[in-house]
Amino acid sequence: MKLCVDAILFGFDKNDNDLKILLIERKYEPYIYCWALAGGFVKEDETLENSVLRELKEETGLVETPYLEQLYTFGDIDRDPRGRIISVSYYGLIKITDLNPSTDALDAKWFSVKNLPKNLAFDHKILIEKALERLRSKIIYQPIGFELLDEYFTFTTLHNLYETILDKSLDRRNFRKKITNFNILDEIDIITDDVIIGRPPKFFKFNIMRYQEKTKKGFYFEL
Amino acid sequence: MKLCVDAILFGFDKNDNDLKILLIERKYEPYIYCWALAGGFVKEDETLENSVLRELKEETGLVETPYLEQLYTFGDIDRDPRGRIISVSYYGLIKITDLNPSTDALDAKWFSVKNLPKNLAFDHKILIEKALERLRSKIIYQPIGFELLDEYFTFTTLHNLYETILDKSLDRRNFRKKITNFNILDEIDIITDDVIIGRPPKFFKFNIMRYQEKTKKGFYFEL
DNA sequence: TCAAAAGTGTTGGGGGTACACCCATGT
DNA sequence: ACATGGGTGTACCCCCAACACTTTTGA
Repeated sequence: MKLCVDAILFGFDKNDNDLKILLIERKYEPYIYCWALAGGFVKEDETLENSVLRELKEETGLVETPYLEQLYTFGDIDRDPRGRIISVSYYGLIKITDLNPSTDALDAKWFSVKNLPKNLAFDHKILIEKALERLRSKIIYQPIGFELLDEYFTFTTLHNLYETILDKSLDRRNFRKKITNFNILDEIDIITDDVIIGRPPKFFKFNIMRYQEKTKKGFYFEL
Repeated sequence: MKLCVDAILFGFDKNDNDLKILLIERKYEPYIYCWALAGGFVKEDETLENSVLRELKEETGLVETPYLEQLYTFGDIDRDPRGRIISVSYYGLIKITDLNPSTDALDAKWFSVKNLPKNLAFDHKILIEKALERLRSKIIYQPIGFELLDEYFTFTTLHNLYETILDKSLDRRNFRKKITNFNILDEIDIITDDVIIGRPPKFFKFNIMRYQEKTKKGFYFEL
């Protein structure tokens, strides 16, 4: 019996409003040339979380430490043809610009969750679905969406992020009102490289400290 | 590296409005004579869930299959003095009358969550806290509370259950109104052995079929 | 008739939803 | 001046919270 970890890493492309996950093309059997999640066997002297972080960095070239949360442990008997392998899965959120696999010349690639490859290795399709489900339910009551955005972002980007992940439209004014009332964003004056068409947007930054303070006092984020 | 499963089994005593969990007194080192969760090593040819069920039945004499849900996987390096042991934890809900350890002459015992023994084995205190947290958040948006009650129950019992688990008082009339409006309970005419003081209560039964039908049509249980 | 628990309705306020027009900028 | 996206306010309705008295039974 062996223990491995697998990571479902999410990124959000604000340009085409696309939620993506990172997959790696396998170079060995089993499932050679299929696409798999980053992951691998847990070492004797590392925690599960450290194991995921190590694998992510080794296999994807990631430098930053992503937001990471344990998802579920998959233990079906036949999930891996090599024998009994239990997988502790984690999902992670990063700013998609933190990782550009094509430049790093690794066999990793971002895939839109709406257009995943057919040849997914192992039971990774199931892990991905479970991660998506968790992400969808969690962004409603915890402000983890910001983990997917640049430090500075516009309301439109945030709005698009939520609409994309929840896969439904949200009234722009009410969304803005609700988030504004939470009082966890700071307006920031910056100049941006982005091409602006129309009225220039204001930029905001998530104030984690303030959020935590409010949370201590009984504040609940809830979309 | 070894893999084990641990079960946090909940029961609700409607007579003294007490949420309890089942613990087993250890007969061997390590943590001899300390109280531990039911659990043990996973066999090569059984799923994680089957492993939990087997251990529960072996160690507690439980016959019925409880509501069971994976909780979290604990993998800290030093959590077990015998070496690297990863634990996949599950929490379960049963009707407390389904299991009477004192009669079965096992070393298992129900403990009030408000009065747990000081000498808990391993990191089981943490597992219990995590299970409690999960239970508290889950009964709000899924009708799992019924798993802890007899098939037929009164509104007062249900109300007490929620107040006990959430550890706060809920307006009796509003609670009743809300649950009644969900239309997932059927009123049942039964005679009860319970000692009745005051006006006799009506009894109800959770209609799982109806709940599932409604859920399919977009109904959300939410307390 | 008293004690004990079960059962029931109304009102007010806050928050959510629905909805349309003006603003700032670049071309 | 026009195209493009950004920014804003109001009205209504529903749901939730707060709240107290009546009913049924056994002793």
